[in-house]
Amino acid sequence: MPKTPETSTQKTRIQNQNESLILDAALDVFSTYGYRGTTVDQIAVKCGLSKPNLLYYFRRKEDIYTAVLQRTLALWLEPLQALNPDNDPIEELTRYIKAKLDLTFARPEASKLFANEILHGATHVAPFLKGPLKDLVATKADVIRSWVQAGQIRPVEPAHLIFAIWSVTQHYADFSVQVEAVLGGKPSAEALKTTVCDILLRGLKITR
Amino acid sequence: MPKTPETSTQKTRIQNQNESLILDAALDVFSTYGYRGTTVDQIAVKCGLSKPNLLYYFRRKEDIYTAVLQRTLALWLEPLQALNPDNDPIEELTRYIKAKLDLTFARPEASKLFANEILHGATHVAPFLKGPLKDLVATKADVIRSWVQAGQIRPVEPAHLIFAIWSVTQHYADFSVQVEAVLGGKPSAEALKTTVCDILLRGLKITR
DNA sequence: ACGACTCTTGACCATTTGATCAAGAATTAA
DNA sequence: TTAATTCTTGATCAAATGGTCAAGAGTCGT
Repeated sequence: MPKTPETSTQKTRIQNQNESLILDAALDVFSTYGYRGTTVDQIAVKCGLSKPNLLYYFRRKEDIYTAVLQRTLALWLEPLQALNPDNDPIEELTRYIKAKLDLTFARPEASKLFANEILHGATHVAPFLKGPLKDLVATKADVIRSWVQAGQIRPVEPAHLIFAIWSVTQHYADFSVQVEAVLGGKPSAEALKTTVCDILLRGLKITR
Repeated sequence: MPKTPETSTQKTRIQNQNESLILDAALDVFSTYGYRGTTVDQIAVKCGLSKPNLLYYFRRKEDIYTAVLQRTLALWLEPLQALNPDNDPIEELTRYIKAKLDLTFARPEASKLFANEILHGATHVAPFLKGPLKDLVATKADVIRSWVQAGQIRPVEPAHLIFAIWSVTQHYADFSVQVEAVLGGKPSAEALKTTVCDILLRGLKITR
C-alpha cells in the first residue's frame, strides 16, 4: 500500500522541502485573495509545482489553509507571552508594541491571513481563540492589573488595552492600502513605533 | 428596444423596492463570506428573488458588490466630517469615538464589508481612498493640529490618531468573534465607549 | 544493479457558478 | 380593454475549479 505523506511516520527530504515551498506560497496567495478567492492552481504556479502534486502533499485545499494558518498562530502568541510583570510597565508595553509593529512590517501577509480568518467567522481557529489565546490574555491581563494596583500605571481595562494594541498595530498591515492612500506613501517603521507607543501609552503614565 | 434598469431615466416603484431588497441582502452575504465567497444565488435566496432576476437589476455580480459598497462609503465619512474645530477637543474626539462605536454596533456588517475590501487590496474603492477620504483626513488632521498649537491637547500625529481611532473602534466589529472568544461574551456597548475613549484620549489631556 | 518506495503529472471528472435568453406574467399608461 | 413596457424565471451554457487516477519518472537503501 502506497504511503501518503500525511500518514508517514518520518518525513522525506523532498517532503519537507516541498511542503515548505507550498506553505510559503499559500501564505502569500491566501493572504491576498482570501480562502475562497484562492485557487489551488494559483498556489501551484507560485511555488512551481503542479496542481496534482500539491494535492499529493495536502489532500484538500482546506488542508493547505489550516496548515499555513497553524504555522502563523505561534508567531502571534510569542510577543505577548514575553510581557514581564517584574519590569517597568511602560518599558514592557513599549517593547511589546514595538515587537508587534516589527512583526507587522516583517510579515504583513501573516497578519492579513489572520485578519481574514477572524473576519469571516474564525471557523478554523475557534479552538485557538477560546483556548490558548483566551488563557494568555487572561494571564497578561492579570499582569497589567497588578501594575495598576501597584500604582505603576493609571487604571485601565487590561483586556481592552490589549485589544487596542492589537488593533492599532495590525491596522498598519491589514489596512496598509488605506494607510498609504491617505498618507500618500508608506509610513516609516521607526517613526511609527514612537507615534503608536505615544498614542497608546501616554495615557497610562503617572503624572505627578 | 427593451430598456434595462441601468439605462432607464426614471426608476420604477418595483425597481426601487427590489434594488433595495437586493442590496440589503447583498450586504449581509458579502460581509459574511467576502466577494468570492458569495454566490449570486445566496443573495437571491436571502432576498427571495430568483437569480436571473437579480441579474436583471444588476448585470454582473460585481455590479451588486460595487453598489452595496458605494452605499456604505457615505456612512463612513459622516462621523469624521462632524469634527468641529471650535469645540473642546476632548469633547469632540469623545463624541467622534462614541459615534464610531455606535456605528460599529449598529452596522457591523458594513464595517466588515469595508474591512474585507481594504484587506484584499481595495480594488473597488481605491479612488475613494485617494480622493474624498484622503482629503477629509487632511482637513481633520489640520483641525487636530490647530488644537495642539493652541495648547488644548498634548502633541500628537493627527493622521495616526485618526488611524488609531478607526482601528480600535472597527476592531470591535471586524474582530468581534475574537473579542467575544477572549472575553467570554459580548462586551457592553456603553461600557466600551468609556473604556475606549479612556485608552485613546487620556494621553491627550493636558495635565497641570 | 535492483527492487521498493516516493514523487510527479497529463488527462479527466463532477460540481459550482456567473451569465444568457426566450417566453410568459404582471404592470402601467392610454 | 388594449397595447406597450416592465418584470420574472426555467432552462441552459461555458468557464472555472476542487479533486482523482493511473502510469511513468525519480530516489534510495542494500
